[in-house]
Amino acid sequence: MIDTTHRSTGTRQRAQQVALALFTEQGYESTSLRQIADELGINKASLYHHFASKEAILRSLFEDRGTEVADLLTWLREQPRGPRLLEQTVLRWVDTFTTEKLAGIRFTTANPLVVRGLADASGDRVGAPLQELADELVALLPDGGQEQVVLVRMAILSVNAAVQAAAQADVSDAAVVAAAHRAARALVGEIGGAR
Amino acid sequence: MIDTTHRSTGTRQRAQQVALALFTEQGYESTSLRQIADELGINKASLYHHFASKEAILRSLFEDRGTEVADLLTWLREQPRGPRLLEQTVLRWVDTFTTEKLAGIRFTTANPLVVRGLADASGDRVGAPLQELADELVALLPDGGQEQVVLVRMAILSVNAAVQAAAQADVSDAAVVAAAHRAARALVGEIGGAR
DNA sequence: GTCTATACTACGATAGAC
DNA sequence: GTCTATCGTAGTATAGAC
Repeated sequence: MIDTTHRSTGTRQRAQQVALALFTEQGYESTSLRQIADELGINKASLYHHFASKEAILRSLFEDRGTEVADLLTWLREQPRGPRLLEQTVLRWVDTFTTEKLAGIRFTTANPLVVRGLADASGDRVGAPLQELADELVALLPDGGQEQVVLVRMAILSVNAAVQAAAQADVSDAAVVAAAHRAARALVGEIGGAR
Repeated sequence: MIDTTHRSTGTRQRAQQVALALFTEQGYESTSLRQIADELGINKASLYHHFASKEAILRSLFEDRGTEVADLLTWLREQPRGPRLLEQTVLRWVDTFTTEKLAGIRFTTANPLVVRGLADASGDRVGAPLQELADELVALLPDGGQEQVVLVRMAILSVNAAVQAAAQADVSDAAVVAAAHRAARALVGEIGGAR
């Protein structure tokens, strides 16, 4: 449980919020600790009381993630195979993303290389679980043509694509989420459909 | 015409190739001039004979782009309005991308913020033409709901999404292009289809 | 928990010889 | 056109007082 009684106690979390926002707007490499500290109203050196390094700030942003992917994987493996299982799983995944959870996606689409190269405290790539889900879904395909593989992965990444597509447009988060859902359905349909 | 008689004459172009590759793999900010120079087998300072700055290298990569977007815009504006015009235009755009032209897309998806903030020698954002195309296509929509706007933009960015989806998978460029085409068709269909 | 002060490094960039 | 040498800056990070 988080103690918010004393203002100073929340510095770590405020730093995470500020860092996430700046990393998303400007990029991880283009954001300096000085900038984060300034926005927090503290000294640059003080950040090191809360985080061991800049990368530690970054990694901390991935620490408290939910177990959605793992849960979905477990669910998927328990399901009987069937022609609708691919679509069901993809939509379950896409519908995980409510408007509040778009911040993480925005960070990822803004810093793809950073995320790709990032490992958590256990040394596991942070993108590994989603990769695993993708592989499992590809295995459901009747024929494993390369086009199909790409389409499956595109379907999974519909939310990312929607966020990116909306980046330059003035649309609500709700519209982004709704568009992502429809896109995922259309893409899954294309996989199953004629070619 | 490019003189390739003397080895040294090609240094500028070799530098562009090396820079494009490194920027794509590691990101623009994470790539130093020293690294580019090393890969070229020349001194860091020598790069400044060919380019005025690191950003000049970056901008040079966008200099010799074709006029595909502008041409497509011209074509679009000459067409009679019709229910198939949106689909036709999107597919014309997506089919612009052959396997050789994926390198630019890979760079863009790896460095979205860099591209977004980049202006050419005339001060125009390099992404402006595509933005214009998107706006024009959105104007074709019978109802301009925000979801539809996102879906149109997703359709245009199908190649980008396909490249990103394939980034971690072992698929051929041909499969990426083919998947992008099918995705674009599916997304356009979703726009026109029932909701 | 925050500060000042500082170390160390790497970067982009320039000057000038060859 | 490439080199050596160097400049100035900004970055991450650390030491130690308060």
